[in-house]
Amino acid sequence: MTHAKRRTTAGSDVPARITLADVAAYAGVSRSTASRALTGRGYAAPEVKSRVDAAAEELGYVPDANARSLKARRTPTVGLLVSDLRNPFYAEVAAGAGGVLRAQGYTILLVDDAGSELEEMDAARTFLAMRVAGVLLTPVSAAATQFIVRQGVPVVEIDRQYCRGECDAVLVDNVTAARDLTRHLIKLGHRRITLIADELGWTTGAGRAKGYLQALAEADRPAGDDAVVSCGFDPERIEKEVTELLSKRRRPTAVFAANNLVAEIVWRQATRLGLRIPDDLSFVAFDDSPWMSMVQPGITTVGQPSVEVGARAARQLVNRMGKPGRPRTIRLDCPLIERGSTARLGRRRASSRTSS
Amino acid sequence: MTHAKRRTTAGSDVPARITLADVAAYAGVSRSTASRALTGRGYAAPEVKSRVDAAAEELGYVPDANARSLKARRTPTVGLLVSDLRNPFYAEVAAGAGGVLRAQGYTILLVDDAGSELEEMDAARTFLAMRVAGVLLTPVSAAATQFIVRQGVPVVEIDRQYCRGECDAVLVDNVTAARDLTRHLIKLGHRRITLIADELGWTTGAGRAKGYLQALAEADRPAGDDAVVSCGFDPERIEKEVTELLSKRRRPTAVFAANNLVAEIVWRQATRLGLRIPDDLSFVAFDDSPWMSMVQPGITTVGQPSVEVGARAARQLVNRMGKPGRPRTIRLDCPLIERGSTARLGRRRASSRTSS
DNA sequence: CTTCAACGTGGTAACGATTCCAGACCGCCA
DNA sequence: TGGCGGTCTGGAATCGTTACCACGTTGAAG
Repeated sequence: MTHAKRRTTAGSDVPARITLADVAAYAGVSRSTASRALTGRGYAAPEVKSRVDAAAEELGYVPDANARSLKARRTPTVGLLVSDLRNPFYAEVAAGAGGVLRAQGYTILLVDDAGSELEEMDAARTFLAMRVAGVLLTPVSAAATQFIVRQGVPVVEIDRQYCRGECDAVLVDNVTAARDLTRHLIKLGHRRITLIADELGWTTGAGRAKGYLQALAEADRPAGDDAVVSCGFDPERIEKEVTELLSKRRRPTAVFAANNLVAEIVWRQATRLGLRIPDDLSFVAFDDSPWMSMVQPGITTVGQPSVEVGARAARQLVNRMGKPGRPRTIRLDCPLIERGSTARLGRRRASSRTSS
Repeated sequence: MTHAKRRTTAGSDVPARITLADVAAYAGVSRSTASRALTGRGYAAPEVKSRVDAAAEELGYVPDANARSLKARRTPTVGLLVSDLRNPFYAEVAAGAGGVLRAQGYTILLVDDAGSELEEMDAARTFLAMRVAGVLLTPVSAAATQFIVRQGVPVVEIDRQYCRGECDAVLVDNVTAARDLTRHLIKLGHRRITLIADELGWTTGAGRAKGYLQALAEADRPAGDDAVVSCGFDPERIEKEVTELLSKRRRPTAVFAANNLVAEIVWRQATRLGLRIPDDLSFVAFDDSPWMSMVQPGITTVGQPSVEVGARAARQLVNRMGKPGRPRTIRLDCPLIERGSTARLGRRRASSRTSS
């Protein structure tokens, strides 16, 4: 048995790979037959099939996905675009979506756009160029989503929503959760509560601010000057704003961090400034993180079902790729997790000091 | 100006996308010319070029990456395979690699194999099918790497090494770091130190165990029965083993957690069992995590330069894709970060209790 | 013995982009 | 005027795979 002659792409710097033609020649059949034998679509005599399979195995044949996709005009790939993989929230969303999609036989093209609209648009272009079957994204603007939807590719927005009515979305109920968290503080007697948000232009930030303001309004508490601070995503800037806020003579009695990044900085700065939680400052955060249940006292928070968000989005996308239809918005609840970082106002300075 | 007629793929369920032929027709030139105008390779009169560009823009043309890759027999894509995106270490490696690769114009095909050899092999096949230009992976076995290398695709192993001599690798110096950490405990007078590792078959676990044993040996401490516990990656199993270890009458005076997952469980269990750190138990961990600097006391640890590991691996891969050569192994140092979780043996039960 | 269906097989034309090649057209110089 | 080099363009082949179609071959039914 002689080996099929390998084309040597002289002059080219790309090493020749085994192709279907090689396998076919090796097995002594035509390309069509080899294709039918390997894919199982169409007739192929059992004896031939096993011979072709053996040839493929022996030669280490790996079908070219590019050629296949080109022919089929579709790919078993979906694009997944998140803002920051290092943030556990996005990592879990990705993991949740990945599990579902892998089980369905899809490959994931994952891009981290670092929260930049430019990169987001770039990723959208890449996805379209790859002819992905669908896209999941945590949008930073409406542009990318619209661009993709217009090309007829289904999109599911995750966590934030910019294109209501144009595509599906899987979100958490930011308004309700933020209202619950704020009510909790109000019930404990707090009046000066500051919300430190990232970006009020994002639908998450806006929703959380809305819930927060609703809770204040229904309790007849006016939202003062220092009610809401918006400080972006740059850690240094956040740190500066937080330090400033906590160093004020009339600082708030409670702080509401709108995401886990802000929360970590608030916590570190409060600790650094010697503020005791909850004695000197009550503290709540949106989005539970591992450390929030490890520090002493634990942080009162609403937990986002991040893995579930990713999984639901993936399932929704799979359905949508099957059959188009009216866009749906799915909203998941965030359970309130009460820990030790919140205390009744007035019990301040009551407990013993353990450190300066 | 009439729109170019769109092919309606009657019967097919794949919506027709704008193709180069459409753009060419719209601009009134041939496909060849349109291609030259858009890619900038070869002659194209300025007037023609701008007309073609305008046509592409107007029609929303997105070149088909599959067709392009098929023709070019190469893709501007690299495969990135990690074991668990939810683990901050891998997330940071991915982020580090992503930054470098994106800057170099590569697209990343990211797969999370959940630490399974089967999934790893599956991912390898996918990468080869996609004709990726190179692969970065945190290997779980030698099989996938060898399979890919044999097809002539460059691979860089990250964090663990199974194919020394066959491909590049970027690792951290596990042996030295683990030895440092163990020496630190020994210097504080500890004798019964247990290492809780994940998988001793993995090169990371093996290296850390080796460094740990070296430190014991050089101090003439015999490694007792309960010296090393290997407990896999299943959180429940780890929890069970840890609880058992910490509940023993003659439990170790110090515990060395070999990774951040184990560390978190050790910490939670120690706290649950009412063990005070460092009074009742000294505790060190491999791989710094955010919470380790937030809990009180902070955890003494060696920090892995995870982002840098990813970035270095990416750079090495880019070089290797440029020109083959002898495989290189790059080893990065892990700095020892001393915090409060380690104390001199004998000072036990000296401090006041703050909680039962 | 013909006819017909079912089974197997190979040829060929796509899929969309790129690239070589031949050739058209221009101006310029001898 | 003929030739020549430079600029620019379209035709055609190609990448690897699949799908359609047409053509054997076989066995059984009429």
